[in-house]
Amino acid sequence: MSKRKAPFSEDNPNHDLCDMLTELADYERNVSRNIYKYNAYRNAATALAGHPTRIQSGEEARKLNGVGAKISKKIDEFLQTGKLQKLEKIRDDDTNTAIGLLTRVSGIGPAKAKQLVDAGVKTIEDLHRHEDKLNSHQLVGLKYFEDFEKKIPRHEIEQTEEIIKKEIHELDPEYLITICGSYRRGQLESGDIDVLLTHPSYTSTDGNARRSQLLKKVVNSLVSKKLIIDTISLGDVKFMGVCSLDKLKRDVRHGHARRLDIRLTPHDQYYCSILYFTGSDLFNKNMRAHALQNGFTLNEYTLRPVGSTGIPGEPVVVTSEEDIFEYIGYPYKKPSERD
DNA sequence: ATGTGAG
DNA sequence: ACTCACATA
Repeated sequence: MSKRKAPFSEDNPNHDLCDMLTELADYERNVSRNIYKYNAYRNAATALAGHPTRIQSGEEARKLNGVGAKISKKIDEFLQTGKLQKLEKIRDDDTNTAIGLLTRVSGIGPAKAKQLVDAGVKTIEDLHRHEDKLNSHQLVGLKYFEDFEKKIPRHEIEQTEEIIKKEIHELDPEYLITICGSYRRGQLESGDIDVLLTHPSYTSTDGNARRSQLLKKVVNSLVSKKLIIDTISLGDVKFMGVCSLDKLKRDVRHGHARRLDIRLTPHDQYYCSILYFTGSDLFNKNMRAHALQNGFTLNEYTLRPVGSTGIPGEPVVVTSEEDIFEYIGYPYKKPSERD
């Protein structure tokens, strides 16, 4: 879900301007490889997205921070003509569109896409003819190119969850398992399946992820049950791969391949992780900002008090998501209220 | 070690 | 923003 993103809500009055700037940003990142221009366009788009009323001119936009002379000029052109010459040109150039396409394959980023296009590889069919130029992650991305762009219906994730929990608990009933992401927020469809895993024997102070093999055991069992059908990467604490219900459900014969992530987190950090991976991104950002104002720093792993010195202290003990809200004096929000 | 990519 | 996994050097 991270590559194709629509970061700005449809209901904002400057939606079209945000789209224009985001398209320019993507071009600077993927084609020009200029991360500074990329950031400049993104910052400007974010500023516009946060502006409550319709921008009437480049001059007005210039007052926002993140919008300087050059972007202000582009806004004027867009407002007056309904388009932007620079963007029209970019859209016409087939090198640019090819890079844009190849970048949609999981595992192919801007650098690889550029290299491929320079070698004359510009379409998905070209990729199939030149699989020798791809690493194992990229081959998986190519194999499931269409499927990975499809949303996953909530019902399918529910079925997957049931199978995952059953299999893992057969292995060891002490594993704790939570599917996070937009699924946990109650959305009717999601981009991938994000599983959080822990075990009482594995904490940040004792237990060792490498030695315990807690993650690998789980992955092995799901592979042998044919739920996991491909692996992108597998380390001590994070698995990235592909799952499908095809071989498991009689009523599913031509199901889609789905992106599945499983991460193993220490038992004492489980709830901070759940909070973090449930999102949304914006909610996390706001919650962290609130934590800071109340003298805490919150990350994926821990909640720590930060004294007048600015140096974070020892992590506080967290045994539920509610604990975290309580500590920082933030009214509890159910996952479904975190959009 | 460093770069790439994903999330 | 930051971390993990991987493929190179």
